[in-house]
Amino acid sequence: MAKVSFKAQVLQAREDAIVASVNRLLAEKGFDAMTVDEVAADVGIAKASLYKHFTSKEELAAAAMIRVLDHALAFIAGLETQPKAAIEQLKAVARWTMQVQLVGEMPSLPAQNSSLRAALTANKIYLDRLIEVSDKLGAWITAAQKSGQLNRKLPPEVILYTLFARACDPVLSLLKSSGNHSDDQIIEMLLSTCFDGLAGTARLKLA
Amino acid sequence: MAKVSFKAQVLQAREDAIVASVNRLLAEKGFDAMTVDEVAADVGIAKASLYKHFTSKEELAAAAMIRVLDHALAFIAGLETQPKAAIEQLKAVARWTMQVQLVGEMPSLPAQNSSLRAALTANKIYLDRLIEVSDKLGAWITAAQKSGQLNRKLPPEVILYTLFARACDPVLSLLKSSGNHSDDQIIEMLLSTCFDGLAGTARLKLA
DNA sequence: GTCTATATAGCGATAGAC
DNA sequence: GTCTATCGCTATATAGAC
Repeated sequence: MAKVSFKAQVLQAREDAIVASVNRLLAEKGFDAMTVDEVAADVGIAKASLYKHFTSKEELAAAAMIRVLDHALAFIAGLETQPKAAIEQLKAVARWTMQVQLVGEMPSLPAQNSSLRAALTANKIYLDRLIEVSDKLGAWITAAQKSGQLNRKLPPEVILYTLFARACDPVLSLLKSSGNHSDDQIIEMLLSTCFDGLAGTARLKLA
Repeated sequence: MAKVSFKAQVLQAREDAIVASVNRLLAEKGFDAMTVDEVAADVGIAKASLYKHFTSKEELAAAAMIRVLDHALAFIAGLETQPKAAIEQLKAVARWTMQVQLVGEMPSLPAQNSSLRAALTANKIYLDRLIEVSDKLGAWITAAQKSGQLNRKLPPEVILYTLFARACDPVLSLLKSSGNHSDDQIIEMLLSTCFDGLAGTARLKLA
């Protein structure tokens, strides 16, 4: 284990606190509505201090995305130690992303914001993580298609994009705010609509 | 037919042009990235003139949303003249919303923007239209559930929200920009994943 | 109602002292 | 590296002439 100075550890802890705040604020208000002043206030430091750690608002968002992808990779690594059918692994991942949404920790980025997109596509670490997640899921997707657990006629990229999209599906927050269902019910229903569709009757268990 | 002065017609035509521009810009850039200056430039009038027709940026967006809902109601009215199974009507509506997306005319509003949400929920015309669309779709949803064409175990509101969400599903623009599929292929695949799920094999016809 | 010009405010980013 | 104070820009909204 490499020697790390106490000072460096404190800095690292501060950066972690910053990214955690950014993560939560992104989930709560979205990138455009989140202000750097808010982040600084939430962390409890001056805004100028933020800019010593991160050079721009976009880089803050990128750090939060990397954090989420790292958590996803950790969850996936845990799944890989358990021998299950590929389809079950994919459902476990989908369920996990919905749980992250429900506890308010899934950052929501605008799909079209140009400055943010530029910063993300230029961020090597973010892209590496994103590709890593995509590769892990891609392997399960093709395996599940091979065994007929997923529709063979769908291009794998369609399935991959759909899983990513369901990780920030607005239906979840709509149902949550309607208040008619428990968190577990919401997740089971959305898993059902995702994998079995609105028409399907398979697998859905409701109380 | 009520008598309408020529002047009033010109004004109405100008307002229509404004709302059409707003609609397109909302679809292209989203609410936050769209500026009132852009709208004015796109329509070809001064920004101050815009504010004679609409009192705020939020009201501009509301007008665009009302326009889309009116188009949806017109499409639904056309469907109602054709005796088809409820599930086929719902699929026709879903297909239409995807086509609107593909031609760049589906406004994309941030789910969480507070000022915009306040303006929309205070806009009686918008709410009336939204409820009208929801009622029409709701009738088809319950009918399709009764006949077993839609999953009876799903609460109707879950199905309704899901259909609304698929009308602005980011998967569509992702697939479009990947360039690997024709517009018709994209629509058929997303209809398949929406109604039959990622696992289902029913109904999907690919070239 | 349409225009030009401007007021007003919020926010990202930085200067400079400590 | 942290702070206070401020810059500079952009965007919503308005004033006032015509």
